[in-house]
Amino acid sequence: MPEGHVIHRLARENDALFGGRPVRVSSPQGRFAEGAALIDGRVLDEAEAHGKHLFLGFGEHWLHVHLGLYGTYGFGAGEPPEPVGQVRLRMVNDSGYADLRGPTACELLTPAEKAAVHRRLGPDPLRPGEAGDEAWRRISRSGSTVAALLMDQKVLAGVGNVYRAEVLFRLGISPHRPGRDLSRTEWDAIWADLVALMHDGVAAGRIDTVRPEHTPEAMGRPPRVDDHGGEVYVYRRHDQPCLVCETPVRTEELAARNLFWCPRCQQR
DNA sequence: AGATAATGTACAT
DNA sequence: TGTACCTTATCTT
Repeated sequence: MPEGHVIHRLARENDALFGGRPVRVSSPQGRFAEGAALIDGRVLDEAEAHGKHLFLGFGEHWLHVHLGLYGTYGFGAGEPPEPVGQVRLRMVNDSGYADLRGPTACELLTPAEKAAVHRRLGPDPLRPGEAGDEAWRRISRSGSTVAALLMDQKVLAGVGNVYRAEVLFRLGISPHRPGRDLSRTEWDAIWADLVALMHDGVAAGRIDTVRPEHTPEAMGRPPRVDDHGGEVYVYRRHDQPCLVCETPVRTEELAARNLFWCPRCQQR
């Protein structure tokens, strides 16, 4: 479930398990064999996330991982088992192991190449000290919809389809509003809500966006389970009643992704 | 067992 | 705008 919060957790987990110690690196599947050999036995100096990109520093080599849509990381304690399925990258030390499957990117970068990745990414609500001003500059000048802009990693790094749908619902903003029609106040509210929601997501390891007053219990409705691990207002709830106003949640394809929103609650 | 969809990106057209 | 990537969970048969 890779939106930005997952990648920041992965940086933390990699650092906790492997940081400051030599690590054995291999590619059981073989597709990353050459890169793995270059960092095998070296010390993991640093683990860092920017948006959905993970960077693991081994001296002058930076291991760059992007999970894409299907990539998964699996951690375990103790001896690693025989690799199951296509394990692109395996890292092992005396404490445990990590297996990476199905990533879009698993490659070694030079410091200059790493800097180039950072340069093409917008501010990340989860990176300490980052502000939304740079994103606002682009949004306030753009005729694209706010829904498209929130998912554009050049504008803002780390937001995916779930956070996009949920933050717009929470602020009552129509996903179809052009960016240039947003007020600075509205943008500041979006940024602040993303900072809060995504930090919660890092802590919890899932995306929960429903305010206490809107839970099914608080609304006097039967309990509900979302099928993707978190409690949300509109993401993948199309045709189901809105948790607030009971209008059916709508969906539409926008730039090859599903957009979800409540036509009654999101008219601003 | 087979089909389908998915929280993402890059490239071709 | 389409499609390739490449994996898994959740349907449908």
